[in-house]
Amino acid sequence: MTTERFDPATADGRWQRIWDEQQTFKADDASAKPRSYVLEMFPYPSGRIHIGHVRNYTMGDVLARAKRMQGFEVLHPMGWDAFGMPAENAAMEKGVHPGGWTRDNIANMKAQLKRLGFALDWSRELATCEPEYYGHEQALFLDLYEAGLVYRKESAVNWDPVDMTVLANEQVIDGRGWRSGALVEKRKLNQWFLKITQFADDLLDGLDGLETWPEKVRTMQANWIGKSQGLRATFSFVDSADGIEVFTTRPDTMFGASFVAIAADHPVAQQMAQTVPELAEFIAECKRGGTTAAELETAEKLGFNTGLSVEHPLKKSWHLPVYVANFVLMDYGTGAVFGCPAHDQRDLDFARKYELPVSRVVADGDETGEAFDGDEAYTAPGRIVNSEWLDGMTITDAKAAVIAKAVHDGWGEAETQYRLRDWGVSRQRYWGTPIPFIHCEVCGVVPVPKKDLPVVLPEDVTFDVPGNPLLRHPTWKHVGCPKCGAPATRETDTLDTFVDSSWYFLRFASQPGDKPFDPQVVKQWLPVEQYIGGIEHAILHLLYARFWTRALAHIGKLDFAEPFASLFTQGMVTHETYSRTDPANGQPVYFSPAEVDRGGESAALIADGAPVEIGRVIKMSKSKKNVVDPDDIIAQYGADAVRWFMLSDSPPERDLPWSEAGIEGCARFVQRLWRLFGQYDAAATGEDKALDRKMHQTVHAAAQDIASLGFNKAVARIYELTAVTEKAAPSASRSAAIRTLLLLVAPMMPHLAEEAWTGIGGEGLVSDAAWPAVDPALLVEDEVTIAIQVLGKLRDTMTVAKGLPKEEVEALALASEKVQRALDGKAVKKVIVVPDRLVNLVA
RNA sequence: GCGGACGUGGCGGAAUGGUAGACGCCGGGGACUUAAAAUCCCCUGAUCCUUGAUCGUGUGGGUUCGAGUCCCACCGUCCGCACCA
Repeated sequence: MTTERFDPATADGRWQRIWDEQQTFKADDASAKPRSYVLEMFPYPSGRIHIGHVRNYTMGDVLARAKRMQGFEVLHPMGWDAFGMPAENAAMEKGVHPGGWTRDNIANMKAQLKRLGFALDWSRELATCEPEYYGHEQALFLDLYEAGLVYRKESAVNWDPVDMTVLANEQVIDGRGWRSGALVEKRKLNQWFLKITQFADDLLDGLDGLETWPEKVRTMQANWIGKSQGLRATFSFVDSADGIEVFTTRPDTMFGASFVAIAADHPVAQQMAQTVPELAEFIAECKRGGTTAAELETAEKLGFNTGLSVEHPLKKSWHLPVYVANFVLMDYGTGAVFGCPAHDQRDLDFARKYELPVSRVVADGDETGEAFDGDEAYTAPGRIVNSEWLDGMTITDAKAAVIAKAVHDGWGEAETQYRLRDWGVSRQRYWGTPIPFIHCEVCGVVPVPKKDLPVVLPEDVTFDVPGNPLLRHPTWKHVGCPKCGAPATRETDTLDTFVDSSWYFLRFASQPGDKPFDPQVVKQWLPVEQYIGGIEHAILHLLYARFWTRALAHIGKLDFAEPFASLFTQGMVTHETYSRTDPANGQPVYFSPAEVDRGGESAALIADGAPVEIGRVIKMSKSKKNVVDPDDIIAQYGADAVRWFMLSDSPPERDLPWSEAGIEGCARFVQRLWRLFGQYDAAATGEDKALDRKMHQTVHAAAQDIASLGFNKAVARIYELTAVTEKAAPSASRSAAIRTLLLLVAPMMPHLAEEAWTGIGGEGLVSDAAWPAVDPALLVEDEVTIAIQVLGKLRDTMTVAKGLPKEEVEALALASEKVQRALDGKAVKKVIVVPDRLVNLVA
């Protein structure tokens, strides 16, 4: 080896070109090797890769490269989630076309990704905004329509007045649009829906099998599906055949009922409001109430007594008043509840305000009286009391008994409710997949015949006024009806972009021209062995993708239900902030890392040399200026140092604080390895048993660490082996250790590894080399250090042969001077020996 | 309110119930150099009466020969959901 320093500026690009030319990372559908599909969530082409992408893709890349070396045929693709509103916003703000803007961004970001040397199969690259992709999506949408999983209905939708579009429930956060932050309005529109609720139970049950998914994500999805089992019961109006249906999960508490409450939107309330102005006013007031978490927390329970009465189903002579209440939701259950104040906090608040009866029907043993004091509802387990024939039962038994009674007497039945709603996918937006339907005055809504797909999004549109440009395009929407030929119009809504990302992992695995995917080929790759992405997709994307996979299985296009066998959600990249307080207004003024000279314990502004305040380590954001640009750091330190930093120190699921000192340490280590690799001597002879052991132990442990994504631990082990190897005297063992170290770091620092691989005379590319083999015999030491404790406190250690018999260990321990001093003449009563680990003398 | 995760040096963090603090960063000292950079070596939890000892993993209890790890109670931080009946 000749060069003194490894030069990323020249080496990185050289190896990236070679990998490209040789198509090193192209996945072979016909391979006989075992398969591994490693996937990171594809990015939205916003224009620039950010450091979070770098971390995400580096993790996947290390896994993919290691898997390749370990003999797997690896599919590791990349593409673009390319439809969406930022493109339209850019069009409106800058007068560019969304398509041009998006495609330029893709080109830029692809170049950025290439500079990081990711082992991606670019031959499978796809962008969801191209007809070659979304045309197949339209076909799948029509398939689901034929299977009855797509329907259209008029419904109140969440309307975002700023983005001028409909939002799914999942996209409304605290009553505001997830992207615009605008207060969401309710509007009635004809909308397309996907029947995700048909799979609610299956999606919930499937979570149990996803053992390698983060517990948190599984819990969030389960909560989102929100299954609850209970009773749907009719409370009949006094002197009328009609009644109010309520849903409850606590039928056991029915004898504690003291009122029935209905939602402001409930038909009974709506009807009555037409003749009772006071009620109409009350309903209007309910709708004015805020919906943010804070507002709900403090909102007072308000009710309007309708004067109506209903019969208690378990005791017809018992009449309950009917209120319209602001805390009852129309879109959950039946929009009506019975109030049991003693055992539900909301009902109790309500009852105290309107002075309704509160009687205890569940007791924990001590208090069994009917009277109920205080303002805290009792919701814990207990026995039923004051409930006639239910008295003495457990809650569970009483629930079953009441449901049985309801079924027998015909006033109710067991019911399961879900929080999950069907997925509204219509968007009044231009930059999305056209929904392949045609509206004919004669034939109604007619699907576009598959032979006419794709329905291509026209590119000659303008954005000078808000709203959907497809609506005002002069020709696009005018077509003949596929059924009768009469003049008709196209559907101008486009699909929610979450549809695009609900099946892209299938298209990566198989991309024939004439259909969305070939099930046989897909089957060879799927499910994805390891999926990696941000926790922000815990509900939306991951639930929708699970649903689409099930829906496609339901119509016979797939034979598996779960797309992602294993999921990993990585932490964010964070950075400390630099600021000064503006004396004019007391507000902080932030400075970017590039403007600051960071010393060991302080930081100063480069411009004036005066100190700046070092703030907390927080998520990178433009407003706090604590961002670093991937291109800048790659240019400064090289791709390998950046990749190494992404893997070091922090466990991958936690946040990673970016620091100048840290990346410099990584860059130093790259050079340190380079020097060590330069010392490789193929002709060296002699054995170094201790180094051999360390090497095999490191290979073994590092492989496990990488497989479990414990990159920080693998990195620590590599540092250790490096240090030991550096200190070792020249020998065949040392040369082997150097070669092994090179292979171990190859997935993490691929450019350095390729360059050094050539230097040590390696054959071909190190990317194609085999992972070093482990000799199990060398994983165990022949000498061990044993801890000697007296009464559980460490007093001495000794190095003995592995497997030394108990008695000898004990004798050696007693011979220790330090041990004798600690014993201080006391007799040893008991000796605990853990073989090869420790001995504890109990005096 | 419900659910989840987490509390270990100055910092990021290691540690199948068995030697707490691996590894990295920061910091200190030294070597090399005319000098700097680079590199290499040593030290680096706290305290003290410093051949050594005592204390130490959020707090208080418990189980155990032995607890960062297990159990109970509390405190704190972060995240998700939320008038879901």
